[in-house]
Formats: sequence, structure tokens, C-alpha cells
Amino acid sequence: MKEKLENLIRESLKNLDIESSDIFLEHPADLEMGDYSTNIAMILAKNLEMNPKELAEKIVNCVRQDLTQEKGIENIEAKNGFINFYLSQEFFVNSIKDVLENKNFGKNNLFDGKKVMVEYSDPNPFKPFHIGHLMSNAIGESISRIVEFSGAKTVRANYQGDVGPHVAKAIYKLLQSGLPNESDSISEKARYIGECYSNGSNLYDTDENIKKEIDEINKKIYEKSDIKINEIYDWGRMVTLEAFEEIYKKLGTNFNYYFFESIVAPIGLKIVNENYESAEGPEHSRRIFEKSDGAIVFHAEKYDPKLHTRVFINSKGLPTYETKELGLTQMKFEKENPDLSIVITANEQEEYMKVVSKALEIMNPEIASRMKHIVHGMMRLASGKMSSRKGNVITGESLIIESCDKILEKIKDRDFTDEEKKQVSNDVGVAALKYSILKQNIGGNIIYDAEKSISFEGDSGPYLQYSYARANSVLGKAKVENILPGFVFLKPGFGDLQKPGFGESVFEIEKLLYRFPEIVERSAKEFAPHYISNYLVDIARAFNTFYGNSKIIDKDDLMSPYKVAITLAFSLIMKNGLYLLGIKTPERM
RNA sequence: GCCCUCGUAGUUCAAUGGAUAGAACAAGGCUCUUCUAAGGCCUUGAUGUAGGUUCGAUUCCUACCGAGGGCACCA
Repeated sequence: MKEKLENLIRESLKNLDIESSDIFLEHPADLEMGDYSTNIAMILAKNLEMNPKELAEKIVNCVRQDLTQEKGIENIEAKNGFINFYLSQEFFVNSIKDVLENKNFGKNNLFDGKKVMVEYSDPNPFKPFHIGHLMSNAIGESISRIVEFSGAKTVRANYQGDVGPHVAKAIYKLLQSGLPNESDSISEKARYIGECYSNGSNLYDTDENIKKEIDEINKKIYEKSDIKINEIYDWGRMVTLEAFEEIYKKLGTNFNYYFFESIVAPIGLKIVNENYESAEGPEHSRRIFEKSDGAIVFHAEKYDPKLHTRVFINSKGLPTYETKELGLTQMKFEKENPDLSIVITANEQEEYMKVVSKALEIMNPEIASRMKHIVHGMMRLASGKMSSRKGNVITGESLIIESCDKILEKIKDRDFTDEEKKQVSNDVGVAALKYSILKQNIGGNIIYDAEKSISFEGDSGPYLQYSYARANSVLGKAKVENILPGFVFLKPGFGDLQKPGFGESVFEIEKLLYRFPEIVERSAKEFAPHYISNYLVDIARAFNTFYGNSKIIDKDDLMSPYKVAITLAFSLIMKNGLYLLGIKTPERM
């Protein structure tokens, strides 16, 4: 339809002897202004030195002559210099039909034939799964699904820091305090290790002697030179990784790859050494790394004044994050050679990443051009209310548990089996969290309000799920009453798509459903899930209004089959849309 | 000090340079002898400041004010 309208305008401009430029069609903010509109007259009027309103009128009159042939367009008008198109009932009925007939309604081909690797979550063994990891997971999973829905083959990757000072800090404390009880659950053990990390970290900052001891442990971990430490290391790594796995299961993520710093570090070291100032090697090798104060650094500001110097190998000879990142990138491209490699992290890593990217760009511009770093804001809690049990730190895991528990409390009197209650509270609790992360632009900080996010009202995940469940329940009743989705009605001679009940205006929901594919495409283009979130709220509201104002299942209403068709179309789109946000759709709730 | 990101109703968020700046929460009123009222309908309220570019600026540019992040051996 969009192309059709563009062509109509283009033809008319040709007839008027006006040089046409790019024509942008958009949906007016207000449905009263039509279904599509363009500001082409205002853009062209300037060069032609014409009154934009008159030009718009002229174009409209010209288009109108071609319009008698077009079944999908009801009217066209010029208003305030805009040209507005009103689509016909036939178009809307057809679009509902499209939704029902096309299983993959909403797909686009933006990434057809492309392989996209998305790295996200990135929690570190020996540390808790904190709120930032939860955000990264929600965003990464959604972006993965969106690009997949846009034709890409996606590869999900998780990168985890299983070596480095944080591990030494946890192990120091584990050596002091001993291991947890054998009978504890995996997540309890993981929590204990997380506390050890936190304690060790405090000691590291406050006690010079302990700092030295921990640095020593760190070195031993890299060298694997101490049997006792190796044992604790292997055990702790396994326990925390298993605990993460339980969380991914709850959140609905399956990774194809797990990359570890321990594996990637030597690869990065090799890259840095090959590009070190005194390195011997082929003439083309760029010697961008220099020695400075005993460390090996990259002076990024030499190449871009906005960047700064960063250490790649510290004075103890150990690789830093930057070097590991270089190794990781090389490994990703060796394993999968993606057309696009996305990394999702918090915005605090934005500046480091620019420096790493610059180094990579100099060494391997081809690969650097296929990298994309997406940053998200930080989550903060709206109030002190969220104080977690026993005064522990609030982790991502504790947020999930708390959210699900609250939903369980809410549905405890429902007519569900215990198994259903568990499933529903998990699905809804996770949805509440994910939605509050994905409803806004991912770049900004998020103020998380637990009370609001689990309320079923308004702009929330549960509200969307509730709307779906409600539509689903209507469809169940339709089945019982034997009212099937239908399009063929009265009024012969007007095609088989005529809606019954003449003069009945088009429902708002019909004017929104056909836009879903455009929304998905924009989300994919900008890697921005929040367009989908906003859209889903719009259609949920429109559906609930439709539901409230008209009886859908009614044997005496000739319109009923069509209303069922609308309900079915809504439920399919809501299901697909929520899927793209990584949110499940319980059939009942 | 330098470099990023961001300032929109009381609050949390929207708005490819376009029309009367949209929602939701909170406050008040109405609405279940209809399929899930955890719904629906109605009322009240905002672009940090000062300039500039433009027919038109929340959007682009400059300065200022304010918030967050980063700036050498953590990630």
C-alpha cells in the first residue's frame, strides 16, 4: 500500500511537470488525519516558490483522477499542506485476512542471508548475576529475535570472565571461610560464592597485605600452578555457571556459544605482541602498541583526539579487558564469520569499547566494520522498598524471584492447578521485568518500580499478556458457539470482502493491526525493541476498547464472524510481538 | 579540566525536522442481568535557560545550567 501511494503521488507530480524528490509517507499521529500522509508538498513548495497549501491541493486533485480505480483508498485530502490518505474498509478487511492467512505476519527481509552474532548477558563466574546482566539479557534476547524475524540467521553468544582479579578475590575468601554445605542448592551455593567475592573485594581495597595475597592468587590462577587453588577454581566456576543456566532457563534464552576470558586471553596476547612496537614480522603489521611505565598501552588519542590511552597488558604481564576483547573478536570471526557482530553492554563500557574498536580498526578494518556495540543504561530502583530479604544486595536473580512471587500471591485464588500457577507466575513475573526494561529506549537509564511493573494496569507486560489471554478466552467461546472467523457476507456484487453492517465505521484496532510489519522493520533497523513495546500497548488498548464497546460473540449479529476474525488477528500479532520482546503468552491468566 | 550520553505533565516514559507534543501511573467522576472490571469511558496537567539555522525545532548548531558515565595497569 505504501508503494502504491508513493507511485500515485509520483505520477501526479509527473503530470503536473514537477520534479519529484523522495516521497516520505508516514502515519499521522492522529487517526483523524487519515492512515497515511506525506509532507511532499511542503518540501517541494520551497524550490518552486509556491504556496504549499495550494500545491497540496493541486496534487490532491490530480491524484483523485486516478483514484477511481483504486479499491483500497477511500479518500485523499489536502490539509495544512499535508496530503492525507484515508484507506477503505475493503483495505482493512483485506489486511485482517492477510494476518490470518500469513503465519509469519510481521516478518521482513532486512537481514535476509545475513548471519548476525549477538553477544549479551555476560555475567562473570564467581560474581552474582546482577541487575545489569538481567538488562543485557532482556535486550540481547529481544534484539536477537527481532533480527531473526527480519531474516537473519542469529547466533547467540555469552562472554564470561572466568579469570581476572574478581576470581582471585572470591577464592581468597573461599580459602579463608571454607566451602558451603554440600546439601545447599546450586543457587544457594552461587550466592555464597558471590558473597565471598564481595567480602574479598572489600578486603582488597582496605588491606595492603591482603591485596598482595590476592594478586598472588590471581597470578596462580593464570598459571594454574597451585593444586588447591585449581580445585576451588574448577568447583566455583562450575557452580556459578550452573546457577546462571537456571536463570537463563527462566528467562527463556538458549546460547549457541559460551566464550571465556581464560580461552580468549592468550589469543589477545598474541595479537598485541604481534602489533607491539618492537615486534618483528611482516612489514604491513601495524605497531600500534607501546611500552609505557612497564605496561603495554595503546595511545588511541594519536588516531582520534576524542579517545584516550588504555592499558592492554599490565606491568605484571597480564592481559586486561581490552586485550581479551581483541582475542574474543578474533575468535568470533574464526568460528562463525558473522556479517554483523553485535555486543551489548552497559553504557559504562562505551568509552573503553571505542578505544578497542579503534585499535581493531587499524589492525583489521574489515572485521572492525562488521562490529556493532550497543549500549544500554543502568537500572536503578525507584524506592528503598525493594530491600531484598536478609539485607542482601539486590541481584538480578533476586528481582526475578521477587517479581514472580508477587504474581503468585496475586493469582493464588484462581482456579488453576499448582503446576499452572507456577508456570503462569513465572511467565508473568518475568514479563513484568522484561517489559519494564524494553518499554523504553535502551540507551537511557531505567528507574525500576517493582510495584508498577507487576501491576496489571496500563503500560506493563502483564497488561499485554492479560489482553492476549482475554482475546484467547473470547476465541474459546467462539469455538464453542461455532462462530468461525469470517469475511464473506451480504451485499453481493461488492466483492467477497464486504463487511456487513453498512455505515458501521472501521474499528480503531483494524487501523493499527496492519502496521505491525513496519514496526518490526523499524525496530530491526534501529536495534530498538521499544517501538514494538509501544505498538503493542497501542493495539492492546484498541482491542480492549473494541472488546468493551461491542459484543464479539453473538449468534444474531451478522458481523460476529468478522469480529472473531479481528480478535484472532489481534491475538496472533500480540503473540508474535511479545515473542519478539522475549515474553511468553499464557493462554489463561 | 577533557570526552561521551541525557534534561518533555506531580512521577515513569513516547514523538523518521511537520498538523492541537502522545501514553501510563497518581487525583476526581461514570461503567459489570455481555465473551476475564487485573478492563472500558470522561476531566485536570509538560518540551531546563538564552541565542541561531528553517516556511516550520522536543528533534539540528552554539553557549550556559543540571544529572549520569568515562578519562593507565578492574571489567
